[in-house]
Amino acid sequence: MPRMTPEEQLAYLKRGTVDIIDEKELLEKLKRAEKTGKPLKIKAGFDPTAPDLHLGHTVLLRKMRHFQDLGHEVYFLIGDFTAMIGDPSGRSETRPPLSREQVLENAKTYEAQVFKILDPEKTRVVFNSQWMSKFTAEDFIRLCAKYTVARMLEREDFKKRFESHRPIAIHELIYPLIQAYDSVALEADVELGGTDQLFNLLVGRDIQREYGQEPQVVMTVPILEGLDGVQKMSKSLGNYIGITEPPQEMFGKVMSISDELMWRYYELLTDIPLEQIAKWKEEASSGRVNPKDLKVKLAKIIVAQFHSEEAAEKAAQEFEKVFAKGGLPEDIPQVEVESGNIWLPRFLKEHGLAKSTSEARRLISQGGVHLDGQKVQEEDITLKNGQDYVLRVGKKRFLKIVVKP
RNA sequence: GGAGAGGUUCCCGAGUGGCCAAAGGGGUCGGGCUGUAAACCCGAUGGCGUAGCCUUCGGAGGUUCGAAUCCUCCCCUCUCCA
Repeated sequence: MPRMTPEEQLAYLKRGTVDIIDEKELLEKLKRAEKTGKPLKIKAGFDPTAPDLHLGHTVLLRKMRHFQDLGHEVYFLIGDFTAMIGDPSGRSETRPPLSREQVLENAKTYEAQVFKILDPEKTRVVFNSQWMSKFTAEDFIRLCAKYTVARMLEREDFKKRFESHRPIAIHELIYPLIQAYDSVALEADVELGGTDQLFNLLVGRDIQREYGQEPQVVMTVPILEGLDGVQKMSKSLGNYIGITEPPQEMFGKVMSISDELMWRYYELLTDIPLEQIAKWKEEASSGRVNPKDLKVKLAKIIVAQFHSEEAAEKAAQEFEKVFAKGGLPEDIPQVEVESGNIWLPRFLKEHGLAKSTSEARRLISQGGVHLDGQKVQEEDITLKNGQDYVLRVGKKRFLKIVVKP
């Protein structure tokens, strides 16, 4: 990466962010780092309970990477201590405390995934239990004394819950304080997070000031919409693309997003210049370019990021074959069975093509089941000796049946 | 500590003795239209070899021919008062 002036660095970092508080402060910090040669400390926290990362997480990871590209130092903070509380953003769910072993194991899983994006050389993995477990009750009360309930209730989700008479456990109010103290412990220059973290990140500034430190700059990135295009991408909503998913899966999922969402993914998940994206958008809406082709391009870029160019190319071809031309995918799961009569509903259930026989029966009666391309109307079918069949359920579930001779 | 409101299926939410496997919406799934896009339209959505049976309305008992609905105890949440 060519050397950039602090101003250029700021512009580079600004892409795909929502808030920068405060931009001037960030510029000052960048200038200082330039002058002293001392890299900035960039902090971002992660929950040790959910080590399965998806594209939503990579928006943040990519931003961290951008800082690394500029020579700064990233602290990948695993909130093993805070996990005892569970971030109250969103729902209040009590989480079982994790054992030391589980935490370490999850951390390993993180590292394996995260370094597909981050530069391991410039990443420090830290656990907040390192300092928090030494925190005494006295320290804790001092920390609590530095903030007020009223200010805590300014946070959107607390406020909403408070006003709509839903429960807020006291320990949930503590969470932002601990997170803020992490910034003190690390002497963070910048903290990154999703927009849902804005409040927590800002508390960090206040608390750092209280402890006599220069307040961190807060940067937020958007919460990526999931495949449905409406709700945030999350594992529990099932609208996600996991970064360890096989190429074919990833490709298909990208292809299933709406055109509108495609632009957003381009902006947040690729380094394609914004001007180029705008140009494509214009070309697509004027009909000069088929949006599908641009979506294929996007899907390839994303697959290549986590696998390889070849894998991406192959996934594209496979996709074209199966869905555009109605062909068969390459790797169909296969079962061997005896010849004779089978009752299809149970068969579908046993091979994971339907959740229950009831569901299987529904699928059949609704015309969602095909045997060798023929719609299946009967629940009882006969499999002949030494013959192969291909069973298709819905659009994407396939099973090859090999009948034993 | 006192008084009151509430807990329903994946989610929200109706239902206050039988017509309830439980309205409506969301989600999801299947089909149609397409570019496996969105939007839209149609249908399905507890389980079970399924015109029948079994299990479900916070938990455990009870009343009744019959309970999501009535009674008792328990658990959980919220509101007001202290």
